[in-house]
Amino acid sequence: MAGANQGLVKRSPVMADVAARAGVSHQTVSRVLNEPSLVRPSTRKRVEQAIAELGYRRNMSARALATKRSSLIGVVSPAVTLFGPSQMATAIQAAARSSGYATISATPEPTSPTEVLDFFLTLGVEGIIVIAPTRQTATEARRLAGTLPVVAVAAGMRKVRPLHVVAIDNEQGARDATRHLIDLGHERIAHIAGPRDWFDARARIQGWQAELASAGLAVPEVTEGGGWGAADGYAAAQELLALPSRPTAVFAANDDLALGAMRALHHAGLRIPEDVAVVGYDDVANTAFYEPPLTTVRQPFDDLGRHALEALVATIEGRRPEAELSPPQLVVRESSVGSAGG
Amino acid sequence: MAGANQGLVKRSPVMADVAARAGVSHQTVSRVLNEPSLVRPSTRKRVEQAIAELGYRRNMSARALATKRSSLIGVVSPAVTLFGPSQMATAIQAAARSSGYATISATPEPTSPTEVLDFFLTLGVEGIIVIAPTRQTATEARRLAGTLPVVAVAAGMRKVRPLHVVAIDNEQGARDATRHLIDLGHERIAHIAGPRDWFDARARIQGWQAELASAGLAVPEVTEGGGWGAADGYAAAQELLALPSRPTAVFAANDDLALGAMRALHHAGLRIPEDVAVVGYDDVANTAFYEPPLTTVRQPFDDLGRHALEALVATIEGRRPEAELSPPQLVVRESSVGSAGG
DNA sequence: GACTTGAGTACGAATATAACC
DNA sequence: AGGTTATATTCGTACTCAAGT
Repeated sequence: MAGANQGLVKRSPVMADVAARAGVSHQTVSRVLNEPSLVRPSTRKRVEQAIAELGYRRNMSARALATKRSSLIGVVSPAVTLFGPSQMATAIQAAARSSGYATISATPEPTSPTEVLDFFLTLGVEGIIVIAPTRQTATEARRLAGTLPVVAVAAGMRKVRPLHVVAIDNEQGARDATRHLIDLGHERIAHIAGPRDWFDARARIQGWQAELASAGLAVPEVTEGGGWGAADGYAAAQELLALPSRPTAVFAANDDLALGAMRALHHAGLRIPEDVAVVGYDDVANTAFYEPPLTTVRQPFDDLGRHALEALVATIEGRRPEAELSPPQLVVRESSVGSAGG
Repeated sequence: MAGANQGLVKRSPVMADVAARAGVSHQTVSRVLNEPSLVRPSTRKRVEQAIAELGYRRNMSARALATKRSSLIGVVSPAVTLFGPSQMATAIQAAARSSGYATISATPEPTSPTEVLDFFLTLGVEGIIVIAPTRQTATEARRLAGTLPVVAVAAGMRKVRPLHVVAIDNEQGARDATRHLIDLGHERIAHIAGPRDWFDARARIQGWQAELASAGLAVPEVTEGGGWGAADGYAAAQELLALPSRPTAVFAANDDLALGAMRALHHAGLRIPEDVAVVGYDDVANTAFYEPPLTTVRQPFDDLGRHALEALVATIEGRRPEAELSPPQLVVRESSVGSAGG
């Protein structure tokens, strides 16, 4: 009786239906789907045709139940509609799909990290990617790592087993940006930092400091507005302007901060880059159309997302993932060099 | 033997384990989880305690298999990292979770819409939300609607059963923006439009035209750059500047276009808003820090996302969803009224 | 004996039906 | 009876093992 069409409602076809139509057992159908090489070509053809004719599709729930593999991956990322995290989420998703996984995203913020984990575990995810910008999030990621495969995306975090960490080299990006300003002849280069509890913010501070030091320049205090937004950059720039010896260049920890800073500079009647050069970080959309176009550091978020997924899949499949660190890339525009290109 | 801990590997506990520990049958455990009112309080307590002690968690795959309900919802959205779609996706996700659903997002772009549908159907999603900015996408959404519950987010699309459509009233937003400029005394108000195949672009054109007409003003030709980016806005603005009688105000179909247009105006040595007033659309992050801060129209994407999800859940549960149309809101800044406020 | 195919059962939760106090 | 609990079966796929060529 199994598989027989016994009602009026047309249910979606199951293996047994395909088997009946092809004149084989459901087991053979299963084999055609999973190990086609074990089935005689002529039989396989018949089964494949039956599948096509019926529009048969595997039932993932049943499959997951039998294999204990859900093909689901959880992605935890901060709720902030920030450029980096959202770019990454997209990249991870695309990479996952082409690897046969579906991603479920969730933010810990309306509720709690524990609640998110619970949500994921109930769904039966095979692994989790945690976009962990702060130490707190990273610590939670580490806690999970004992339970199931976890990959953290966290710049500047120590890579301690069993947690695998993927990151962009923020320190290098910051050094590149700072070097660029030094090469232009600047000697008083300020830094507008992001929130200190973010790895990215700290790494960029360190890169800036390191490059200044290696050039024999004085390392001023870090300025910060408290957040990553343009309003914070505006406030930070105002502080800088009140300083006894005003900097001739500002390296902002992201493009939004830079945007706010540029506005503050304009308000103060200063020209960019003639009076103060500005460099941002991220290369978000439209930075080329800021006033003036913003020199910034592009981050390979797509790469990073792919790497994160690859590392997670490797962990799930029991392989040992390789450490990955993608290089950022300086994009020079007018906010640092002027329209004449120098 | 069922439920007995017979191996060395500690598997996650199943219902039978909970039942054994609580001294009841698995059926009672199931009832405690699904219809607690049918279980005597004392028994329920024991079961709940056993659940807590074992850290038991329901297996969604098994549950989905038995109930034919996956608790999964598919979200199709264009790959573009555009403000609207990504905001919506986030809102939908949050709303879904609080309704007990998980969302799986996918973009049709690397592959095909059919492929995405296949992906979703194989996963067993209970319904799909299609963010359909163009007629083509909307048509595909309509095709699906016969197969399973579908809600489309599409501005300006006819609401024909069985497809339920949710949207923001773009025409009203455009009218508000245009009205604002008319009230400021402008008589030559140009419009920089988005790609014509987008519903949103068309609705904004219509709103602009309608408001001009109702004010007895001439309706000029629409200008467009071909896309939604700042570069397109820049190009479109250059066209406007070459016109015999230059407009005194520009209403751009989104903030990026406005940003590009403002840059073109600056390049031409024009002041904003004294020479040309500019209004955008979307109120993306940081528009308050543009040069000058941009007057724009805020869209309630969160609301829209929630509405879309609510409509889909209603459809899934067999209820009849209500039509929803959220109002946009004009945000006045200096790009139209100047720093003095008028 | 290599190659194919089939029968039977496990996976974990839900539920209809029957049994219990 | 009336409120609770137990037994048996179902969902659709995968996989072990055995049987057929």
